[in-house]
Amino acid sequence: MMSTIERAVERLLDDGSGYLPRADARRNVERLVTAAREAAAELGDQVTAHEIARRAGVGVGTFYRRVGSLETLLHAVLDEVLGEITAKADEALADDDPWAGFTAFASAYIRLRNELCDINETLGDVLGDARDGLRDRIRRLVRRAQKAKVMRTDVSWEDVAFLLVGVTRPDHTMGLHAGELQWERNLQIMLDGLRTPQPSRLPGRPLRAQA
Amino acid sequence: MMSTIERAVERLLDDGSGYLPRADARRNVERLVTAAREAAAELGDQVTAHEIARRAGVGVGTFYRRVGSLETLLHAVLDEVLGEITAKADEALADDDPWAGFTAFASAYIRLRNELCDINETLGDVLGDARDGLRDRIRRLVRRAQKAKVMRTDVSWEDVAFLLVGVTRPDHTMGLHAGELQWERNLQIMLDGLRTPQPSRLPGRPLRAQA
DNA sequence: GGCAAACGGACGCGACTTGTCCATTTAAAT
DNA sequence: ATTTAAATGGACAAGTCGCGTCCGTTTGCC
Repeated sequence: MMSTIERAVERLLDDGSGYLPRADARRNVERLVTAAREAAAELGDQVTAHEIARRAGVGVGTFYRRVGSLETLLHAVLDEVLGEITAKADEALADDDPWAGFTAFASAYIRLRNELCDINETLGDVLGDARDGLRDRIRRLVRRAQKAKVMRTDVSWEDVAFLLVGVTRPDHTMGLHAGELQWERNLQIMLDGLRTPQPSRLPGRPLRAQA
Repeated sequence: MMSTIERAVERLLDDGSGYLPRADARRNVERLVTAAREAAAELGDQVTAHEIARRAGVGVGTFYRRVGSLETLLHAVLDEVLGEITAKADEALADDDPWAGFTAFASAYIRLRNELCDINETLGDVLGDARDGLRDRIRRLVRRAQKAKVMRTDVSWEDVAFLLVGVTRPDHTMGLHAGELQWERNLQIMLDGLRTPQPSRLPGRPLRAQA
């Protein structure tokens, strides 16, 4: 969507040494990265090379010539998104209001993480560096909010980490179909449980059965 | 585990009309149902007929002779668990304390639903009757808690339904490994967000990195 | 002991996935 | 415009996996 695909594209094109790629080659790598991201968000660990190629509008031959393997491509995408999440965390830390910063991060984190579905689990914890950076930022966000007495102090930053990954984006259950912002209501309620003072106003309006 | 497998077993054995099954046949159906439940909990929609047969300690031939198809078996299991959940809801409604009842149900619901992973999604919403019964009970639990002024009133029972399915049981994230009761802490925080008065004490103790 | 019921697992089949190869197309340099 | 090497696409080969059947063997039951 609004992603900075460039880094991932650049890295994937750099595999040889020094030769400048032809225009269509570059274009196709971009398409592949974008398609991979969408497909991963939609299909999770069920993504296949052919499916990504199909969505990108290129042949499988091009897929393998350009990105080498499915794993390489997913790895690049994962790294990319992790970078975006980290950037969001930095924005959050720059916010003067500790609580506002934290909630903004929580929202962005859930959105982006959900976009990756479970391909990170599939790939294992390969990205030690980026992960540690993110961990550190979450720790700082939590500590800051707790010092400002806007977050309950009987939770650790690890608790918060699990809390965030525990919030998923269900789209239907028991025959009910969730609206786009249902997950934001869920998140808000969870945040209220994390907050020190009183509950806040929920986004949207209560879902009523039978849309 | 502590399940009442009997109903499911009975139904699966009843496919013919009237003839009493041999002892080993009955025993194998029981094993298959139990194995199916465990396997479904562990593998989600990745369960295969062969895997269930393997866990049950029977041959695939027996699997198909006894339960007809994978779908039939999963259907029976799903129905079974749904029955257990409904029973828990009834227990909850019988509790004099509306909040205690609700939280007990929430806990049981998450545990059982997680046991089914996503096979219910896979099978679609085939079990209209049982589902409606459960919906009704959740509605009553929510209304009761709200009337007693122990649950915030800006949420609908549908919101609560989504909230409950939204709480998953993550076992690891960012290199952290969750303990057995991490999900209970998550649930408690969420419940605090749903509760009217003040936050309650969290179960267990805050997770600290590196177990 | 006898017999029908039940069992197990090898096997055939079809659906997928990965990755390669080569005839054809295309960007770009002259 | 011509040339040419890079780039493309999709059929294809090879391998994996899950489903469900079939049949020789075992086993519960009378």
